[in-house]
Amino acid sequence: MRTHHCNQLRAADIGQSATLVGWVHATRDHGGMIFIDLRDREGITQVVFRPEEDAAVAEASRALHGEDVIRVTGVVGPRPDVGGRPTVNPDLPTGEIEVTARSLEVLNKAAVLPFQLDPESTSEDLRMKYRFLDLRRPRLAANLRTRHRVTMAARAFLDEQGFLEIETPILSKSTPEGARDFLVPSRLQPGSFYALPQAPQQYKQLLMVAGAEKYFQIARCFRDEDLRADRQPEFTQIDIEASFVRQDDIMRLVEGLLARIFRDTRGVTIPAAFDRLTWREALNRYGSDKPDRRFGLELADLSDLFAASGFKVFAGAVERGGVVKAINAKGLATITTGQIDALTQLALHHGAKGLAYIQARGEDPASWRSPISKFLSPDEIHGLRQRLAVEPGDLVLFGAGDWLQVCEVLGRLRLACGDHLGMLERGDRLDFLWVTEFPLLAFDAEEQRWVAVHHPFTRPHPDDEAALRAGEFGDGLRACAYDVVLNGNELGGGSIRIHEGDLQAAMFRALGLGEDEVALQFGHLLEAFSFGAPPHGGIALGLDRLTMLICGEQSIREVIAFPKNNKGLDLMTQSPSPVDPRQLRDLRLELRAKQP
RNA sequence: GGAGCGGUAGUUCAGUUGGUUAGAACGCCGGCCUGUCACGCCGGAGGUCGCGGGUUCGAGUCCCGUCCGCUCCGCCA
Repeated sequence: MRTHHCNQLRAADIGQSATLVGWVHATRDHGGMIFIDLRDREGITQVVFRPEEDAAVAEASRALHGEDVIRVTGVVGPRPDVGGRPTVNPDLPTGEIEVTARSLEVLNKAAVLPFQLDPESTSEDLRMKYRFLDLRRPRLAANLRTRHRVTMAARAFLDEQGFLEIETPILSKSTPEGARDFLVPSRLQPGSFYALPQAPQQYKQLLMVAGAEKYFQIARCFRDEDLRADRQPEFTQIDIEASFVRQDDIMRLVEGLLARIFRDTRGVTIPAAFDRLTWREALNRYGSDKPDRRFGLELADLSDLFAASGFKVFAGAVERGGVVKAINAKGLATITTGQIDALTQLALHHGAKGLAYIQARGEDPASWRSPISKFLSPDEIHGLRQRLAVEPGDLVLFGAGDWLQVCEVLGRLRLACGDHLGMLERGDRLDFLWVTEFPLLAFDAEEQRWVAVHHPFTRPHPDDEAALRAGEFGDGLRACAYDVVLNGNELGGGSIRIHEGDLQAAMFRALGLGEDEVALQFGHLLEAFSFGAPPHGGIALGLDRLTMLICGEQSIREVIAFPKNNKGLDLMTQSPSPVDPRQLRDLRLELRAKQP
């Protein structure tokens, strides 16, 4: 039996007998003595094989190769001084000792691995195909452990706060709003389908009606949409819902939850209360509903300055009710023409008609490199200097037009400039904030109808409730919805919900859902609300993204044991895959040839 | 659905204006080595340059198509 793990033995254990098990991490054959780094989940211990100790065992150790699984029994000894020089390895927690082997048992030989387990990145597809080997890398093993700690911290904290962990169905109901559903055909009800839940939204609200009062779940969610570095078709949320709460209560709860998680994983103390920005202010100042405030480069509104400008693009934008805004990317005047082109492409890509800029090379505007400065009056240049604190070496980028679009374009440019200035790599800086008062509705140009910005159960802002009931809706309506943001990443979002049937019905009307459709899709929810639904609200935090940020990773794949690639494939198990025709027959399904 | 980057030895990569037999490191195989810890030293094997077509006297290199991976946009209530 194993007596110790490979990160356990210390100088105090010298003289003891020890049996270790694990994988051969490295072999160093010196002709006489042989060193083996033995690795298990916890760490590495050096095992020494000496011919003078046991010639047969030493000889057997010569046949060991990387990743063989072995059991070794021996005596814990000190790392000796050899020729007056110490052989202690200060880089290894077990570096003061070594185990001199008296017996060796090979539990399983390992074939030569398809790639080496060194820190250098291996091609993604090989890593995914052999994920079980990839996970042997210390970094990934540490990530899984951190994820475990995040989950345990969340469970402990929420339990202490009186929340009950309650599971909700995975075989769930398809809903028309939101992301594309994964569908599961029903064998017992041919022609009908379950949907995998995009979130346990309705169930957790029904749990509130049921009187659970405080619910949470480490909930697997599914969305059949295209993947990204921070998006997988299945992902995990820390899902929370509580009754008789206001927005403040949820925010304080989440601040406490995140404090516990960061304490238990990174050992850091985060602010007890996060700053709060309204959605409008976040857009106005940072051009994003998830601003990264680790750097400045804030958006300035220059609409008044350019309302009567000789530069007609600016004056025209203001005249049409739009805005002129700008950011000052301090010190980026030396940017290359190619980089300006790239920023222009970025602006065009997000709907701008062009990118006006000034490379303020010197004090004198005559030295400025800009396609527009020649149109600007001395007053306008003076105003620019003052409002944006323009100094030699700065790069000013402009946006003009519709408010939201200008904000979003400049927000993208701001991030790109922050990246150029190396401001996005500050790993130790943690900037948490709340974004509140999201819009309730947004117009979907493709579907030509209003859609819920958050989801259709989101409560309107108290001041906007009457308008919704009256059917006077538009993009000016605000929601009791809030996002928690860390370093420009949305960690989670939630809302206070609608708990009255008539208000929920008004919401469905605003979304253009017919009475029949509402009855079919949401009848159970509306009926539930009629039997004494308490006021309630909640939030869902993205566990994968949160863990990714805590681990300092760039992709959530690095914190998920078995992720899918960016086409949604599991390269290890080759899923999804065709199924046996009998399975299809059971489901009364027929495959049709691909349409041309 | 769209855009960008990439695909060369088992792995990570280099490969010049198109030009002799496509290289390095690590890994693998063999040998040497009693204090290494990414041990070291000597030797060796290992390539359909993703795939298909084209241009050319000649293509890893240029062109077209295609497949795969990654990143981004759309999408993700």
